[in-house]
Amino acid sequence: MPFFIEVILPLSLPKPFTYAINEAEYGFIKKGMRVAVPFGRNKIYTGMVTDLHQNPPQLYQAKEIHQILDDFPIVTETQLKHWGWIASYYMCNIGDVYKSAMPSGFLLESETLITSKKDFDVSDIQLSDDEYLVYEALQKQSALKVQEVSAILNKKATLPVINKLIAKNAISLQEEINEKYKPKTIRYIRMPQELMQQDKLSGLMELLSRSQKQRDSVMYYFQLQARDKKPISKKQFTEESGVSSAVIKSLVDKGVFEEYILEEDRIQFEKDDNSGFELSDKQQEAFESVKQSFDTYQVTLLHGITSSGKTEIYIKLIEEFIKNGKQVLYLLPEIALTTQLVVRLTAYFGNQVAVFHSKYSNNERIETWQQVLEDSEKARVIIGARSALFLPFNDLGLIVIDEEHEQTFKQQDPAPRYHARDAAIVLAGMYDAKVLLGSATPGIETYYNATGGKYGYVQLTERYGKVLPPEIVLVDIKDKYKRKRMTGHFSDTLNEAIAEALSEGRQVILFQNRRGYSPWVECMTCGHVPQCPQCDVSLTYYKFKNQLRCHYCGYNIANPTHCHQCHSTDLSTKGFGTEQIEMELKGLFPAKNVWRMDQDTTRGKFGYEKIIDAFKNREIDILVGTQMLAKGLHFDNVSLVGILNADNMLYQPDFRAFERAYQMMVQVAGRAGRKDVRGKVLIQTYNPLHNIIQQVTNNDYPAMYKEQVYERHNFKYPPFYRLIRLTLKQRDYEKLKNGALWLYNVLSENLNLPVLGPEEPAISRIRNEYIRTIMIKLPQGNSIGGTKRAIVKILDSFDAIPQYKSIRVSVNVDPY
DNA sequence: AAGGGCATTTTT
DNA sequence: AAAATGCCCTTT
Repeated sequence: MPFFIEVILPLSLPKPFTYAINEAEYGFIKKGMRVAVPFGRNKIYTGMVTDLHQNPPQLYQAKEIHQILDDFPIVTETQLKHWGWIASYYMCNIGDVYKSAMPSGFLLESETLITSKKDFDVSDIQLSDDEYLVYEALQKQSALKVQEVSAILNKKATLPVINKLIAKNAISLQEEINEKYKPKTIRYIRMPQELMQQDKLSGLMELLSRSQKQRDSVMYYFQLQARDKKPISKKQFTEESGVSSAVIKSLVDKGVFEEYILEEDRIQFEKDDNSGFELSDKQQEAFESVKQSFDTYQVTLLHGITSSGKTEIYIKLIEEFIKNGKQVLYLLPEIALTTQLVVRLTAYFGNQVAVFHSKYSNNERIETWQQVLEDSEKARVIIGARSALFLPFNDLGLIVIDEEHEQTFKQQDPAPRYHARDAAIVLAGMYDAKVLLGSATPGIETYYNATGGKYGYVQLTERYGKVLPPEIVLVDIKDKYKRKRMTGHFSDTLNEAIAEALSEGRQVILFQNRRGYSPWVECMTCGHVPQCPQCDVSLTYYKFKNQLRCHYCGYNIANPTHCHQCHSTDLSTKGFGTEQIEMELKGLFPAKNVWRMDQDTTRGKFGYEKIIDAFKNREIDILVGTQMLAKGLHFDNVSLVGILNADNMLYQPDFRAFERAYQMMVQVAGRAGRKDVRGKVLIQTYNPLHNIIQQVTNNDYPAMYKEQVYERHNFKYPPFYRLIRLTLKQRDYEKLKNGALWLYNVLSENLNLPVLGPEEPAISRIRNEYIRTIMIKLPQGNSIGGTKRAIVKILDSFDAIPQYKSIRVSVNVDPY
């Protein structure tokens, strides 16, 4: 009787593959283990076992697996089920989910190594030039990679040459799997037990009599041993004793010391005993309400205004779940925010906190994965960005999703295009765990669910420590321009407010939602605007680098001295970005330290932290930045926040533009005024009477919600309709246009649902590929499963049309 | 006819 | 994802 397993491969493929195993393997392998399997001609991949059975495939001969990589499952069956849900809900391949759910360190890949055969004799057989080159290289080097062969031959087609050499018995191939995970080890020293006896000691000192340094280190070893009674690491010993490692080495050689190696956990946190705190009355009230709400609802929204102290409530709640032996997941929208939170949580929970996100090294991620899998004491609370959702929890009790409205929870590209908040709620359902969503400005859908009885709802309306909410002042810049009260992009009101805040020793944050110096350059003679040759966008001007850059593909050229169309030298920059604001500020406040925080200044692993730290340490007086500034950072000394131009947020071609503009302004405003001073927020706008601006000023979330939800209802948007967006890409404009129209027609004829498009998006070409989108709207309550199956079927038939199959279609469910 | 450059198909 | 295959083009 033959035995088989179903295996998912880390490739964008829609179904598992079947491999043959023997009876012993059948007894050993379990779902959730990794197996190394051959796939294609000579590659080996790390597959994931999802099923075991005895049904031989009908159409082909199943290959045998290469080897089993785990002794026990490293992925739980709940996870496999969750992956399946993501693949079907977000309409992507299961392989995509597998690839992004696992830390890459778990997904070993093979590398083909070419080695020469010993008994091969060149003089026997005639070799071609190419073959000889490979042979010659192998005389100098024991093994070659396929890439190296292609470099030696200076061409890509290595296989014919390699095959001929194999036929001539000159070389052989080996598939090597590289184990990527290496535990971190520490070297320790100790003295063998028998030397420690009193009677041996004098003999020992005798032996070392000629070396003062060696005697000293032995003495120091005894001191340390007596003091700490802990293992002594070599590093600690050399540092504290001041003895060089050469001395220790000679002692090891003499057998006085011996070295041994222990594995160490990479991440260690110190608990701070002074981290206890009491909840305020309002917080306590909210805390109790959340607990009560959990009795009825699986999901609860904690709607607390900025700086109302939501984190303290999370901490107390987490504490209760940990006490009951549960695991807790704490999701944050941005990796950069983890640092601040980790400090707070570790002070309270010590080593029970683990961190997980994609900027952590492979080794660190694998370590955390294993701790979660083992239900270790070191991983009771996991803090992480959206990928932490994929950890192998056993006994998950609570998921906290902070800043739940943030769009970074939704992965846009590549597949799987999942929303971490929604996927977390589904995951929690599988574990019967609770979910707490926290925000000062909840997403419209979340608030709809919370007020509609689907989620629990708890409010927190008072700032922690009774700090007053910031005073919001609107500045009408249309009027200011008319009266000539503007200096650059600064109104006199803003200018004075900055000067006042600085004179009081306070710090200032300025918000401008656009990077670069100015978003485009225009020729004043002919009106020509330099465009990216590969994308349908104008090039952004960077003054400091004297460059024009494309924000979509990175294309850049030196700033032109004359118009490429009419050769006029009268070029002018239009619009403004963070870089321009930074430069204007340096002119207005030359004695002050002005820094800029945006994508361009926060590159590199700690780029972001560096700026935040400098700002916290008050090395920066004025910080100019993009929306990065809006994300839940806590600063004590900021008394003024300025929004330079509120309008460009309001007029985006997106049904969510108003909601976002509201959220962004309220969040940025929340950075002002903490502890002892009432903060001030200045909003410069051309439309001070615009509803959103008014709602921000009055801090009136319900009014914003009411208006937006009305619009959403009227125009068939979430939460009343679900959206599925199809994006079509092709280098050939006509082909794309026809294909998109065909697809649109078939969809709207067959689905019996609103289908919009095919639309040319605002940016209709990126990296020389043209783009069209089609939007499908499904009413809430409509069978999504059935509709999705119908869409898949139509996409398959689209793919079967010869002239359209080269059009790449990607599907984005809930594209926001 | 051979070979280069590309798009398309196959992989269990 | 990567190798293999298929197809169209140029080169000789």
